[in-house]
Amino acid sequence: MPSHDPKNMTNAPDTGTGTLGKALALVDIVVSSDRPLRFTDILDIASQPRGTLHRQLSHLVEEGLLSLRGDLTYEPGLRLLKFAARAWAGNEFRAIAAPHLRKLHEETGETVHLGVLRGSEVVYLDKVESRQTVRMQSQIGNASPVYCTGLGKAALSALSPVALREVVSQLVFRTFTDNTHRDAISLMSDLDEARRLGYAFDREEHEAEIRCVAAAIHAEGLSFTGGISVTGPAYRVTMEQLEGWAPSVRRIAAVISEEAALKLGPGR
Amino acid sequence: MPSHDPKNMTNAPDTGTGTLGKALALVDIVVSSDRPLRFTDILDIASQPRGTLHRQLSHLVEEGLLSLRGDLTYEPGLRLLKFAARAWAGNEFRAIAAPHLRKLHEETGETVHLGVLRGSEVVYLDKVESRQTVRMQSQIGNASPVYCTGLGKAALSALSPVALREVVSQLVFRTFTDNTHRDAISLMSDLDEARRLGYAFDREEHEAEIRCVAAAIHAEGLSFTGGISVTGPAYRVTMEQLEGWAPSVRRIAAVISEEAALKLGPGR
DNA sequence: GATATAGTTCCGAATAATGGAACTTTTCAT
DNA sequence: ATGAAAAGTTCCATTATTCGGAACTATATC
Repeated sequence: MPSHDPKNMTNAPDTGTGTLGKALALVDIVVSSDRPLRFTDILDIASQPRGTLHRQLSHLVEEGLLSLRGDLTYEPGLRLLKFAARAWAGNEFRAIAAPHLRKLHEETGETVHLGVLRGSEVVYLDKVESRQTVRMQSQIGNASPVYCTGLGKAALSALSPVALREVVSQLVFRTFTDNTHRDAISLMSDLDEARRLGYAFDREEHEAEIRCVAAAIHAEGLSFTGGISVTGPAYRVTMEQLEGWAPSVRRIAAVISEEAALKLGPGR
Repeated sequence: MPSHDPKNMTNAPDTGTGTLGKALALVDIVVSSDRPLRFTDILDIASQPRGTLHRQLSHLVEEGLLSLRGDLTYEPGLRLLKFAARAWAGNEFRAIAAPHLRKLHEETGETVHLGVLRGSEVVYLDKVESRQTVRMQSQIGNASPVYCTGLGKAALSALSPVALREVVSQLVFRTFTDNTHRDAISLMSDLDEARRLGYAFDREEHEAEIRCVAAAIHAEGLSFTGGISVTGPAYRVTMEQLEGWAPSVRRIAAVISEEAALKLGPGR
């Protein structure tokens, strides 16, 4: 049972809010699993009595959040897609940032991401890529850990000390590559660098052979923190190359910040 | 993946599976609205006492399904995106159909859709389009009425009489264009045609200047019904042209049906 | 500055969720 | 085939959560 973060609409995975929270925890389990889960599989993961679990799953299926296949495995329901499609299409922040992302892509030729902080994760909102083979890229909507992505570290570097402490205190450091930060101390020194420079790097920390440079999107009156990043494969993109792009990334992030703060009102 | 759901699956104010159903009805309201909704707006739409509504919304915000902006309007939460991204990426049916959709697109040059029936709506699962300007097209995940889309009518034509009656009895006919079906009788004659031919047309019934031809995806042991369609603007795509493509559409739908039935097991 | 409107909190009453146990179906070894 | 074990489903008295009216605070309007 993780703690309950007090503020911030972008919330961390909380095992909290009564009935709803428990139901969504189950959706999370099904959605996050790479293989199909049978009733008993879920029973093992979720600590719930059988009767209870069965009823909850039934409700979720009835509501279209999950779907029960003929082989008795559960899969994500179509209603999730419907929700998300409208959520994405109607997202003002994404719309504001889109043209700037394209500009940055034209300048660098590499993949450009837009993301925002949600608890201890970064959720990707948009992506511009050269080769458009996949249409709705799996990346959009995906959530990655903050501590090992350029975008995540850039965003963290823009947080207030209090908010940062809140997030960091909840981090569980999982090691993805040799370069993944293994503790808060190590992460903090990277954040210091990011604050000093105005941009952050991912030095193959999340995935081997993948590098990126990112800058935070953050402004007075903007009640969320996010960022943009330029990502490329190590064989094509050197650290020097990234450093060359960094000022542009920082500049464009600043432009988006300003525009977003303006258009998303004094609050948001 | 709509199983034999007893009733009421669309965005109508749900009879409600207890607490969860009521909560999701609120998500639906917020997600479906084109303009930002304030507390009072939602209060007018959802028939709930103020105290109740306020608590429910608070829970939804806490869980990340909704987000409360600074101007006190509610917007869809990021967690929805996270859910959907994985749901989409992991959808086997979509993956099976994808190469066939591309083939059909190469053959016709027009936009190809994949969708499935969910209650009285069609939910689009995938799309192949020539000009890829938008990345995660709003179309994917979108839900359209069954009675005025080619894909919807094709899917309906493949249903058993019992299942069809169930769906039709719930339809509310809204008029989008001069050609939109206004009642079940009119729709039924179209379905008869679709059953006879093995494909269905959308003769500018949902949107003016937009036509399409579609065929059902349906098979023994496949517990959902869907379809594929080729869509184009009226100025470029004549009815004759659509009729020319129809056999291909029907054939490819049959291939997908077979393959899906095989790979998605004996059950759904 | 007074009044109306919007948004938030509280708490006893009502209702829906809980979870143990019994029951049915499927799977697997013999 | 047969029986036993595992998986999945249903039931219902108990318990915890939600409900919703009313009181309260903040914000907009005149």
